[in-house]
Amino acid sequence: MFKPVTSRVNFTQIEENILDYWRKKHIFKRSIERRNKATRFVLYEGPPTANGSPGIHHVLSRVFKDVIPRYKTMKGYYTPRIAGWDTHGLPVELEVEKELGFSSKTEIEKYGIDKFNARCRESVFRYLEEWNSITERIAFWVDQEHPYITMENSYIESCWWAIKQMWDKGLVYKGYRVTPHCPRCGTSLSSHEVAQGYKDNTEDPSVYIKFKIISSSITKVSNKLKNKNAYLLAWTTTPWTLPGNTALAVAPEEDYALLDLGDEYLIMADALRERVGLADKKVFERVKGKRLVNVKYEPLFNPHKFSVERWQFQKNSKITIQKLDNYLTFRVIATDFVSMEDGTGIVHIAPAFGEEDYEAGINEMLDFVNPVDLQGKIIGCYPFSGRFVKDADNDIITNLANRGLLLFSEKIYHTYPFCWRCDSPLLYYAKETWYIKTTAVKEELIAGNDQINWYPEHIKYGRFGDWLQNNVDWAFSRERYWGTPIPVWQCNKCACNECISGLEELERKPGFSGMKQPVDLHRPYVDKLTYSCIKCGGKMRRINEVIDCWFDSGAMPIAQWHYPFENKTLIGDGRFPADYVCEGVDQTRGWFYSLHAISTLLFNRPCYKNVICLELILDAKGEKMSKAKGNVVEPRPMLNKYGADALRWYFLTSTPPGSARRFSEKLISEVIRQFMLTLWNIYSFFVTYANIDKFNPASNVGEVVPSALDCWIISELNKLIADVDTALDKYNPTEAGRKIESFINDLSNWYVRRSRRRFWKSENDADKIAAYKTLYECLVTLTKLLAPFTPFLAEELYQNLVCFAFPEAPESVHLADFPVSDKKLVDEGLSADTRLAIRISSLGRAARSKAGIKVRQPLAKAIVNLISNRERASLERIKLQVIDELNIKEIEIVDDEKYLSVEGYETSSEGGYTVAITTQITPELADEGLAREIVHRLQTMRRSASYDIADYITTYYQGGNYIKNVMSSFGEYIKRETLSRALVEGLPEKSVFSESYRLSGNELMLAVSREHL
RNA sequence: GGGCCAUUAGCUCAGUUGGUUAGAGCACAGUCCUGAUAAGACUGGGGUCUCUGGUUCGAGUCCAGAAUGGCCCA
Repeated sequence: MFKPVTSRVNFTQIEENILDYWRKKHIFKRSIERRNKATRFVLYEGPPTANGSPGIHHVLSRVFKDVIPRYKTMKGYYTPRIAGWDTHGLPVELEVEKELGFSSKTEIEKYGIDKFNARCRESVFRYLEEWNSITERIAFWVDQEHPYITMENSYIESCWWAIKQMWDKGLVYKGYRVTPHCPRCGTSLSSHEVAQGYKDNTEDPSVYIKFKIISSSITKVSNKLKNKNAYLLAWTTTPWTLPGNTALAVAPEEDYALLDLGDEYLIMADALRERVGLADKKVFERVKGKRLVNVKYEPLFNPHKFSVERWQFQKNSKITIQKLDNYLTFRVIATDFVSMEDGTGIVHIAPAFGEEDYEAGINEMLDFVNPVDLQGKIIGCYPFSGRFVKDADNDIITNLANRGLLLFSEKIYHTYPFCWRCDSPLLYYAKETWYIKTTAVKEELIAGNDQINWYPEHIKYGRFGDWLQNNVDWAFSRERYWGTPIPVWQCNKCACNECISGLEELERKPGFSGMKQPVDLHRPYVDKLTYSCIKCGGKMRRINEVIDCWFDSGAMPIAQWHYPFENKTLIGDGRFPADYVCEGVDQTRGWFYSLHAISTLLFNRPCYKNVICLELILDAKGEKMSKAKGNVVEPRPMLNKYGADALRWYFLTSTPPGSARRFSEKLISEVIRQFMLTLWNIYSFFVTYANIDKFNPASNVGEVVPSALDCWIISELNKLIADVDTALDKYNPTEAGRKIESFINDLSNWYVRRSRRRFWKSENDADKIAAYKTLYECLVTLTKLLAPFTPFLAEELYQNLVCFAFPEAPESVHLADFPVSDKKLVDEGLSADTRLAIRISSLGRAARSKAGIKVRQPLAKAIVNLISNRERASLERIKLQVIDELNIKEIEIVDDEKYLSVEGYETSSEGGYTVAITTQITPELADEGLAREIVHRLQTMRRSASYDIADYITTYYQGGNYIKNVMSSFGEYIKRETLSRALVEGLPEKSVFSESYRLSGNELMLAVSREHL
């Protein structure tokens, strides 16, 4: 016997039980181990940080990560999956800083790097329990007992080795460059980190500043400029950079207008006068930009007057400090980046604060003035010194206005980068940073991308491809504490640098000292490891910086294996590259990039073959989820309410992974109703009747004659297997899931609906067995097809359907093989026939509905108009199904609509098909209809009386002659349908379950009583 | 300003290589069916397939341009 199944089902309870079962039987482990001789299928798990609790988007990505390896396992691959934890970096440090109430690096150093890092180490697993428990609960199968952890010494050592490989190729260098800098975190950020933090609609000042041309330069521009001050008009949205101004740039070939404003002259690009609102001012001359080159102007703020150093670029790009000059002037230069789209056509140049400005500084050997420290505070003795740059903007504007140097200022809203972790506005600073020269392998990066399959496809040459095309060197050093230390040692005497590839190499260095047990390769301990300089005998100390934590996660293909110190065969033995990775689309510039970059730099090949890129989850209104808005969906309550399978199915099928999805609870409950319960009910129907008939799928019951209906659903089933297999093979679980859904709908609403009577028959004939066998096969196959999608539901059905009957079968559906489609069983003709039957039935029901005649009332005839002879043949083959479904006595097929517009018929048509039904109800048909109505009432009464489906009853009735006649002429039919041993006229005295009805104008009392054995 | 994506019913989404009258589910109203069903069927309302051109015998589908929105980048 199968375990009895009720139609009332609690999926979350089932899931909890299944989890227990999996745990006890070690199913996950065994699902992997039983394939350990097979070809590997490798998933790289992008490591999250466990210092925050998992969100709904993590559940999304984990579901998509899970479905593919489960499928591959069933397809026969060996698929160990290793969890990972990202433990380093700014996100971690920031949390600890918050706890300690710190807001600057000096506080951290005062507190002690050792203590600070110890807290970081402790904090990264704060939510480990929650992560592990959610991971298990959603059935994301990944080895959580042996995860890779980026802060472990072995992991760090692999990263060192990787850096050293790049170093040896000359791809690691220190550059003095303008880099994005977070003033709060006090460190540079890489371009991909910056990419994470752009914010639209950032309010900034937009100011138009007048730079006074010194008198000796005025006549250079034009002889017509006389007796009045002349100014160059420049524009900026960062007033705080103005004290750093050391030049103005013009476009040499563009026209510049000399304007007479009455008491002064103003110079700006002719093309932009209207934009600036000076279109009405008199232009008394136009000159080319090149005429303005070398025109000298007064600094807005002479740095010497505010105790700020002035440096100057020299021929060798080095900068040297300059002497005091109280009559300092700057000059106009020509560049090719002056825009005629916005601004004034005269660009304010501050080499300390912009990449283009810095380049211009080198090319033109400009002065270099930086009045801002690394905390973003203005230094020197300006009236606004000591303030944070963004806060100083207004003071600077006011200062300039008071001095008559401000034409006007307004507000603009534009996109501006912020620190991706702490939200501070980023400042562009010229400073020393360590780079990995990724631009040296740009062509290789692009060529490697050709070999990667992206889903959705457009990412490949779109977002990711473009990113590679615009590749810039990776600024990978961070002036921070909790991260993989950069393995570069520098001599305190001769300043030579050396890169170390591992601990052993370090220990062998002459004069090595500072080692303490147990070894910790983090700061500050690693900073104490020193040795002697081989060149000058000086002391080699590690530089201060740590590595961008994106490097850590990008190095996981090797670092998780402590390659090459262990697992030397890694690259060739199937563990590299990954077959599959899956993360959010934001990772194109994050993890997807760092993986690809490191792999290309080290091995000149990509390290993943297939990627599913997930889009964002939005809230129900289509807005981005954010803690500030309070519209974040927590996964726990969803899991408790709907269960993991419903959530998984919803994520997998509702929206293609590459499209943004609005999270909708309503749709999850729809999944339960429409998909899970439908399947459950087919299952419970099967089990209920199979138990009554003692059907045992394992026993061979001789010859079985499948009906057309059986052949049809088996054909559909085999098509489904092929479709699901193909779709999953193409990394498209959404399509695969939707195909399954549609099959279940067909199975329920045509196969089971049309087969019900076959299961009720009391004799165990071949047709009944065929029905059981067929439905059983459908259900068992479905459990396997569904296993990667809804592992719990699949397991629950499998346990009951398979394990009871076949003790030798695998103990879990997840240890089973994926079904194989049998093409011989696919019958496209039969498929077409059945589609037609469904369509004709639907039209017939519509015609009945129009005529107001219920299906329970038999009718004499339906006339069907078809559009081809082929379909005529089709319908001939399956007309019994239609006759039964429509409760009619015969079908007539015609080939012209004119036969359908007959008196006494009701028609319905669609897409060229028309069905007409007779509306005449003869007395014989009326009798039969009444009999069916009585059966229906009795069935309902049985149910209300809570009789078991197989209980035999005695039926009592009382009514007029007409009723008596019907009861007697349809007696056998009524008895058979209602499992009545006898139909007794007259109501018994003792209490039984009774009801009175009025059917077609006849009074009728019915009563049922259960037969006690 | 540049790139990518999207735009089909109130909502969520399908719509194959261009081919009869553009679909499904949900929601709403009504009817029906049901001893598997918490389901289902039917009917109805609800669509200028974002817009404008073009190619074609024929365009939701192909091409060009525009609009709106989203993401990414300057």
